[in-house]
Amino acid sequence: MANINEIAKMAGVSVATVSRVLNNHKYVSEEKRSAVQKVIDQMDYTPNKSAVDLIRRETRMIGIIIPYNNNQAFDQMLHGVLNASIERDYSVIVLPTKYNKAKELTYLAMLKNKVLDGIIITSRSNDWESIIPYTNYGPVVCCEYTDHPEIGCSYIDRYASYLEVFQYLKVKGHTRVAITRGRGMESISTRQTLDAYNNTFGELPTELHISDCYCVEDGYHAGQQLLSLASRPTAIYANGDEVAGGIYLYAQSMNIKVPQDLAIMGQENQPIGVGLGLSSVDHQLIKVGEQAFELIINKLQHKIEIPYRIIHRSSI
Amino acid sequence: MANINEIAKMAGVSVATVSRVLNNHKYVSEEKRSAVQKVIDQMDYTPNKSAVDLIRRETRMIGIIIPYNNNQAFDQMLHGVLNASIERDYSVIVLPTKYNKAKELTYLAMLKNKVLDGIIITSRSNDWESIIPYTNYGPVVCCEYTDHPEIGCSYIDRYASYLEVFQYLKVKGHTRVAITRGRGMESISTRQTLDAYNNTFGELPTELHISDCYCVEDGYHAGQQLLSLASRPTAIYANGDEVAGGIYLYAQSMNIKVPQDLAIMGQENQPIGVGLGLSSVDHQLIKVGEQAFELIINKLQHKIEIPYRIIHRSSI
DNA sequence: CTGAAAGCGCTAACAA
DNA sequence: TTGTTAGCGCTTTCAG
Repeated sequence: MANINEIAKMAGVSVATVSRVLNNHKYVSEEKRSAVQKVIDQMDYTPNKSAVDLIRRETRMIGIIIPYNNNQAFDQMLHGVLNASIERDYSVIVLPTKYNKAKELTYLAMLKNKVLDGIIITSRSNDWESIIPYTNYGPVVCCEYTDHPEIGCSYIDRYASYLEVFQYLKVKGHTRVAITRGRGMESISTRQTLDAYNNTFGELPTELHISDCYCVEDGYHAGQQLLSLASRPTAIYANGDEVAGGIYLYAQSMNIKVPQDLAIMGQENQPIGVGLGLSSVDHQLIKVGEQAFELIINKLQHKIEIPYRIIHRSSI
Repeated sequence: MANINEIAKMAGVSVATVSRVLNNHKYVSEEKRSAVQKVIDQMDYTPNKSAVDLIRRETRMIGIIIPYNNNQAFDQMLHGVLNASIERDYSVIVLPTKYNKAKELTYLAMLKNKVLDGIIITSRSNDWESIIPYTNYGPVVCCEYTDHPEIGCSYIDRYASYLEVFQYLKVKGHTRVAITRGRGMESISTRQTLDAYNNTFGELPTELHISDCYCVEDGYHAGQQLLSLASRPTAIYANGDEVAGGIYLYAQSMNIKVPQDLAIMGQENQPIGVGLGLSSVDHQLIKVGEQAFELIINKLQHKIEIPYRIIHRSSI
């Protein structure tokens, strides 16, 4: 590929002039401008982005840290930032961590490298103390609330959402309610779920708490486990609609009527939920992603709460 | 951020030596190596990637062109390439086109720019003549078959898959079968669907062909439309499980029994399909994505066919 | 084994 | 309005 020197030579001007027409500077005579443009066209020339980035010290690329790249929740946030990125002419690069701390830090280092102009964290495994230092090199926003002033947040009030669901269940007369969750106790949202549970029903019996639920199949097994209990739960709050769907399927197979014998509540308003008529709480994660993107490119550290909404269908 | 010069100065060596320890060259005395490493650590230094890329002429970043960033099929391919990228220490950047030709070309130009080491096209709107020239600047692989030798392909034999489904339907005694599709006639997969249809059932009556179906809701409307026909179809082959799910829901609401009164077949083996017991053909798009990634980074122009599989559940 | 120096391709003072 | 030139931060000959 030709470079700016050759173009300059061919057009009979200096590289500075070529650079000027490339960047639409004024103070270039129409005559030279068109001469340069002509050479650019005929040589099918495009400036080398690494060189431009090197000198400009920005890349117009932002990264999004995602633990798993096939999880309904993270996918929604990804879609949100992708949606927003198109409008603003930014590129987004996906950074999957599988909750590996070192990998997560490696990605954060891309801010130092000047590969990325900013990073959005949808979920983290490092603690804030390890993350904060990177804010010196570029904006980082998180899809979870934190009061660290260096971090912008586009988040949902999960505690409030969980609390509302549990209260609702209580009002409906449920006292023995089970929950499912994804990864271990270290997860912030699990912590919040438990707090909300406690404040509504008191201590959560361990047998009513199933971990490692991600897909329909996991939900099916969770249902099996829960509904085989001597003292069955009368309601289950699943950590996603797919899991909720699996639970529903198991109940169905056992001839357990939903919602009469078992109430089920899902999350994130996924297709399987509409298919099965599952009630759900939609945390509007797409909006969370869109908002996170706006914060990043405007280098804002605001704390923005995205409202959730409960979707009433027939499983509760 | 410090640069290589400062590190060299502080460590009392030349930049060349610093570069050598950075890149794990041999022929650096253990003494100098550790001196340099110490300074690197204490300064928390990271090389500037733009500068490295500029001189190395590679970025270890590959792009994936995707028309829509919330479509089950494209999402699966994206997940496939993401899966593969983690192992190989590459970054992937998502390039959403909304089938805008100019945008697509802009992305391809990122190969010329040296922003991307390669590009994977999951679906294109430009014709091959416009795309081929870019293969001069880096590998481009497509998730669709083409015999252009410049293009690597990781694809599924859609025609064969459609044909098998239609034949199966025919054997089951169906003669009036409808189909749904996404975007306009220009889509290659629509074309192949029609060919397969023709070779099985002959001309497809226009009233049995519904366009612009993407989600559950679209499917519901399609079902409504199709099942209101004076002469109803006895089977519907949907372009995705979500659409199939919508059709199922409508049939259910009308008390039309599946599969007795209406057979439904979906595609891509999505959660809603397992929830509703919908038969589906799984094109294994995740594998398509993984394979595409391998082709790209190995700069191969092979044509690799990924097998599909029909999943029998209870809707047919 | 180590360092000096020549770039990679581009932008932006600065001077003209 | 234009050209000269000094870098941006790094890698890699080429000598020693």
